[in-house]
Amino acid sequence: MDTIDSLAVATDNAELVRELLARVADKWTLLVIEALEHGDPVRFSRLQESVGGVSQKMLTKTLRQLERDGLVTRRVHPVIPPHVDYQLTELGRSLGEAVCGIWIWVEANAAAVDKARRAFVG
Amino acid sequence: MDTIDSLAVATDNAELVRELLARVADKWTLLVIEALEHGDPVRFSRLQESVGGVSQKMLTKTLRQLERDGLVTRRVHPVIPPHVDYQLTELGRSLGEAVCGIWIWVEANAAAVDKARRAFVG
DNA sequence: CCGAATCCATTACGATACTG
DNA sequence: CAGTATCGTAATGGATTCGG
Repeated sequence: MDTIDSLAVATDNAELVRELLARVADKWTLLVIEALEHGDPVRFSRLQESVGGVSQKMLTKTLRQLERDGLVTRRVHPVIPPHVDYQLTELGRSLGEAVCGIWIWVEANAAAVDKARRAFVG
Repeated sequence: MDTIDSLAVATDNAELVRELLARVADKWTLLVIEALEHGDPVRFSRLQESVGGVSQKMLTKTLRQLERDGLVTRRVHPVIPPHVDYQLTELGRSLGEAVCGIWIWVEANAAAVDKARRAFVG
């Protein structure tokens, strides 16, 4: 049965990669990671400002997903008013570095893509 | 008016970066770019197999968007049966390289993330 | 045959209001 | 302050149909 088990694991891995890519390759996820990339903990409200244009619902969902994936830690300080902050884990920081390439590319090529977009005749 | 114009351009650039990121940071977009990364033209149907699990509708939409952004070229061969293929442009190939980091990270860390995910108690 | 356009059910999203 | 709940709208996928 070892052979069958191995195949099963391989199949699951392909699925895992696909699913993880779908979660990571997300607009809000990338923006949140960018906002946390310096490594220091950031509060929810500060994060919402920093990301810009994200609804509470989506920010909460994105952060919960990142927390669940072990990419972000969530700390709740039981004070009034409430204080919750988020910080990249080591795994999260490594993702931040991997994501850097896309970020740089987008910033470098946004103008060129926009130009192509305007010139495009469909 | 130069100052105001410059500010307007700067504002638009920030918007352009955000919008482009939203289009690029998309599950299907990344998978399509991955499938085209070797540089050779690929047919629609082959692309659909290669990506796996994408509907015709979403694949068409993704390809049109990539074409519009100048990242992919679309060639129609007027033969029967029809033959349409897609190929990365130079800009598209540069994006492919930038995206490579995420792809490598996901493949390298999918198992670790899944482990964290299973161990997570929310 | 291949790829695009259309209809329909499901889901995701954004804005608002409300709670601890 | 940091969420949760709700609701209307938009995006998505599947099945089907159309066009060349």
